[in-house]
Amino acid sequence: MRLVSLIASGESRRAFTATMLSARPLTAHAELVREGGEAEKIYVLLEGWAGRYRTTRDGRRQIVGLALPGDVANLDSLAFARPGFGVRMLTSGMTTSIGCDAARALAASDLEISHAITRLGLLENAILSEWALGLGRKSAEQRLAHLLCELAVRVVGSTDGPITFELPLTQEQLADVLGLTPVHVNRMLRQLRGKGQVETAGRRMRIVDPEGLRALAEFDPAYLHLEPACREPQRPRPSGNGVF
Amino acid sequence: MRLVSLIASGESRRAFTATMLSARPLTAHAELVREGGEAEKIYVLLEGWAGRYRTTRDGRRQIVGLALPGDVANLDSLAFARPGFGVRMLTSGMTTSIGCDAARALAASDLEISHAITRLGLLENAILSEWALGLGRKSAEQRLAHLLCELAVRVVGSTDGPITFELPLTQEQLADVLGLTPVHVNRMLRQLRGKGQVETAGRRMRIVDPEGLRALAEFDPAYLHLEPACREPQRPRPSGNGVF
DNA sequence: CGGTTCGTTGAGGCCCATCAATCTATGTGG
DNA sequence: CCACATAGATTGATGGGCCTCAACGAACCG
Repeated sequence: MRLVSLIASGESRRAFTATMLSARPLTAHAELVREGGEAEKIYVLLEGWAGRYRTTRDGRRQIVGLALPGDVANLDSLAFARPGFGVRMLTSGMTTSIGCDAARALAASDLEISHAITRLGLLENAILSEWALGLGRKSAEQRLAHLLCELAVRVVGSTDGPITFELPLTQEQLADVLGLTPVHVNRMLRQLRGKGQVETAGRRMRIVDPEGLRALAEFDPAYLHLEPACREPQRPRPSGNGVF
Repeated sequence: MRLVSLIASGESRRAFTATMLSARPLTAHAELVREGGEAEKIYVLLEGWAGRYRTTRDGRRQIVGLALPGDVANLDSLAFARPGFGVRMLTSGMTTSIGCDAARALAASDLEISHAITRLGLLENAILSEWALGLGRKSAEQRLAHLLCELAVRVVGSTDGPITFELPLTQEQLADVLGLTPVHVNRMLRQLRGKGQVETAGRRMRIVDPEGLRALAEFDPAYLHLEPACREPQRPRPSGNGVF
């Protein structure tokens, strides 16, 4: 999730970006955090997508979080030395990083950064809850449709009107997000194409019928908590004490 | 999760408990937060269990978080006016509450409380990630076994040796956690009983073969992040600046 | 005792996994 | 430039895990 964008004041943002280490290019499948291992840095994606995942003993993988450019890939490392899940690049890309100690020190000295981190953690929670609803209670087709809606919003900012956006995930990676097999993801994509709701061309995804897709998926973007100013009208940001 | 227990210093804890409102008894199924509604208080359970849930349009329910006595039921209300999911009692019980504004003010003035809240949010994240792994990639039997292990740890603190504990959830509520139907939960319970791994008597659950159950579920309590002192040996709490 | 909630069990069917094969890039070295 | 290897997309056949529908028993309670 966009950590930096949650830091409103320029001063806090400068303090944060000033502590970032140098950028590093990464190939697809590069491991940022080993599953069960430790991390002494948090990674901020500059380019490419990363995924937080857990695996079963027999190698089945479940992706439990997607990090897009601007997002923090392993926020949990701030609170736990061993976050318990792995983080790896899903595409090639570029990251910058911040030492956990440095980030903790920043949070301790800057209320606004501290609140941004808290809010971010709870936002990831909201997204994961939505995924859990899908994993537990929705059909494969609905889950796929829902993920496409979510990614459209996260990539281009809305689902109003037909949208084309870059979806760099393989069908296998989509399957690991949706709790399905790659084969079935393929069939569900075909089904959505057949209904005229999406079109695909290589890595480009086009949502032809956003209305229909949202209805099918029961997608309501409220859980992404965009534009907090709009959604919390009765609590306009108090500029002085900046509480959340 | 245990918010109060994460606040180490007596002073901060006193400040926190001092702002708690009076306790209120609640019947089973009482709604603490309406799904899609707002909440201006966060609820701390004193007795009984509560569940965070989301529902689909046709009424299928998925529970995305369990709150046991001592846990905060709707931490997310601190960051978002509309958390997006509902919270209701799964048993009868008792809660106390804290106004969100008061809690935010506390967090702004007390670093330790602020960090406890952040850590708590990330802990819920870790638990939900583990649930997502189960929902997406494990069998019904494994999921049930895993939940029983988790609850044993959360209720009595460990899974070493045979354990008996109070499990006040109906099979329907278990089904809503596990993404199954009540009928299938019943069959899986029977299956575990048949293997001699658990015994049930009314609301009491006895784990006869913890080792076998953990192996079946691939349960590793690390994700619950108990005893942070043990798990982060190289970062003993700095008493002065108390960073996380 | 009638009503309600919860647990239990059976029969049948569908959604999605599994296994397997083909096809299309894309890249790589000779 | 071609032979070959690899990754990913696509499609078919088959089976199983879990859902659905249905009924009944058990415990509790006003």
